Amino acid sequence: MSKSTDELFKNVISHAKEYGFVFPSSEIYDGLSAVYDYGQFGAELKNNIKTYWWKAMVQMHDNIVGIDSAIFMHPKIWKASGHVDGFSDPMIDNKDSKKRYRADQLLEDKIASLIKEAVDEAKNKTNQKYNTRIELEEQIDNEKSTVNLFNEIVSGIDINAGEHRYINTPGGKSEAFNWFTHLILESDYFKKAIEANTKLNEHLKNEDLVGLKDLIIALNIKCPVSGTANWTDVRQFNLMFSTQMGAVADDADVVYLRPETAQGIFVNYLNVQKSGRMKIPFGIAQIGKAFRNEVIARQFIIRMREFEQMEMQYFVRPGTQKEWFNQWKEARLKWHLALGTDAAKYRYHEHVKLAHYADAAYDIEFEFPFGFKEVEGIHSRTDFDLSQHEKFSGKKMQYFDPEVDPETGKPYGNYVPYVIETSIGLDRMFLLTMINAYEEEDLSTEEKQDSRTVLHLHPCLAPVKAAIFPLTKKDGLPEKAREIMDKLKIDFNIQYEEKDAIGKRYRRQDAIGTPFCITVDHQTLEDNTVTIRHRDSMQQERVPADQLDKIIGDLVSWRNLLK
RNA sequence: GCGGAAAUAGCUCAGCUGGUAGAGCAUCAGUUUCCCAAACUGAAGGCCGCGGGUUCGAAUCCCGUUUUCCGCUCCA
Repeated sequence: MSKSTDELFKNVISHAKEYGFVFPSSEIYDGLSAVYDYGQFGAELKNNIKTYWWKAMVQMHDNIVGIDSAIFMHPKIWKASGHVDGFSDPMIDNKDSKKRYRADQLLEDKIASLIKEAVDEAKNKTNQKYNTRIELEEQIDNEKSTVNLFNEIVSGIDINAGEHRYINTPGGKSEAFNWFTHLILESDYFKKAIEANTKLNEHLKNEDLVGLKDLIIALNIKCPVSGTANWTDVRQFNLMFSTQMGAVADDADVVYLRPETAQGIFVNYLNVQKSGRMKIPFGIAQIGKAFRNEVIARQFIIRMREFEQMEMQYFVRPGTQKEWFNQWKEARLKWHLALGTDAAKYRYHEHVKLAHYADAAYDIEFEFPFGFKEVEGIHSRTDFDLSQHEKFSGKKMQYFDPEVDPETGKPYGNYVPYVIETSIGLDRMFLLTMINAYEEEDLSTEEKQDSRTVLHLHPCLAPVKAAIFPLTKKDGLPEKAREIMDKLKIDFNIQYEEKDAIGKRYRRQDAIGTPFCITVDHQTLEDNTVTIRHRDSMQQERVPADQLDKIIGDLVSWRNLLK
C-alpha cells in the first residue's frame, strides 16, 4: 500500500464520519470494537444501494421473489448447515513467534508429514529390495495427496484394486506394490500417525481442548517460525453469537444470531415455492443482517461483527447449475459496472479450494486502497443445503418437474434442486461506493489556490438528490425557494440552505454527493426560472422552475441503472 | 490475541528542559455579498482518553488501562 492510497482510505473514513455517513458504535463510551452505525446520509446511501439491488434482482426478474426471514432460527438449522462445527475452531498461539494457528491444522499437518515419512521409507526399501524404480506420481507426491492416500488406507480401501494411481512401476504393480503397502502399514511412522489421527478426531468430537494441546506436545509439534514448542493453551473461537430465548432464565434455550442470511431462504424454500407456485428455475432474494464473531475484525466497515448481506438463492434443475452459475457470474458484474465504476477496479477471483458444499465458486473483487477484496460471491452450492435440511428436518425438499426431458421423452420428475447463490456484502458495497466516489479535486488557478472534496455518487444512489438555495436571504428569495422545495420534496430527498456564501453551500453539497443544486435569484421572481448546477462539471444551466420535477426525475431515475 | 505507534475544542494540529490551555477551520448571533471555500464584528466551545504515582505544582515525567491506527495470526 502506497502512502497516498493509505492516506486516501483514511480520508474517506474521516470524511464518512465528519459528514454523517458512518459513526463508530457507542462512541461516547469509547466505542465497541468492529461495530459501526450509519448516520443520516449513510442510512440514505445504504437504502439506495439496497433499492438498486432489490429492483435489479426482484423487480426485474419475474421468477425471483424477496423475503425477510427472522434473525433467530431453530438451533438445528446451524447443525444442518455445518456452521456449528465449521464455525468454532480450536486455536493455539506460539509464545515465541506470536503466531496463531488452528490446533487441528497443526495436528493434521504433523500427521501428513508422518505419513510422508512412512511412504518415503517404504519407497526406498522397496526400490532396494526389488532393484526397481518405484516413483510416486508427481500429483500425489506432496503433502495433500499424502493425506488422501492416508485416508484411503485408513478407511480400508484396497489400493491394489485401484488403477496405477499410487505407484508407477515399469513392470506393473504386483509384488513390489504389495510389499510397498505392507511396509507402509507396518511402519512406526504410520502407526503413530493413525494413533494421532484417531485421538485428534476424538478430541475434536468431544471438544477436548486440553487433549488437543496434550497431543500437540506429545507429537513434539514445533512452530514453523520460531521452531519452539512453547505453546499457549488451546482456546475455542466461537464465530457464532448466541443468546437465550425465553423470558425465564432456567427454561431459556440457546439460539444463535444467524451468521448468514442464506439459511433463512433455504428453510423457507418449500413455503415460497408452494405459496408462490414457483416453477424451477426460480430465485429467492433477501436483504438482512448477519453476525459473526470474527477473530480479527478491522479495516473499518469491511469486516464487522454485525453486517448486512444481500443474497439471492437461485434454484435450478440438477445438471444445469454450470450454465446458471456462469449467467449469474456475468449478470452480477454487470450490476456493479452499471454504476459507472472503472471496470479495471473489478476482477473475478476463482476459489481453488472449494467449500464442502460447493462445486464452483467465484468472488467479485474490488480494488480497495488496501488491495483487492471480496465484495460479492457467486457460489454453486449444489443440493447440499436442501439435502441437509431434508435430512435434519425430515421434510421432503423435492420438487416435481413436469417438463419433458428431450433426451428421454419423459418428465424430469422429482429431485432436490441445485442452488446458485449470489451473496454481496452490503457494507462492503457501501464502502466501495464511498471510496470510488471520493475525490479531492484541485481547482487552483494561477491567482488562487482552491480545492474541493466531492463525492461523485451515481445520482440514483446520492442521499440528497438536490439542494435549493436562495442566492441571498432577503428580497423574498427564501420564500420563493421554499415554495419550489415544497413541490419537489414529495418526490425527492431535498435540502434547503440559506446560510453562508453560495460557493460554500455548493461545496458542502459536493461533500455529501448531492448531484444538483438549484439556485433561486432575482430573475426567478421575474420569469420563474432557476439555475441548476451539476455537481461533477460544476456547470450551470437556467431552466424553468416548473420543469424541475421532470428534469431531476429523469436524471435520478432508476431507469438509468436498470435499463 | 501479540508487537509497534498514537490519543489536546466538532475537524486539523501547536503546546520546549514540568509553572493558570492555544491557532486555523467548523459552529452560533449579527454585518456584507447577484453564482463556487477560507470578508468583517462578536460569542460559545476543553476533566489534555481514563486511573494511579512522582512533585509545592503534571497536557508535559513514570506505571497501569481503554480506544484507534499499522503489522502478524483467523476468516465455507
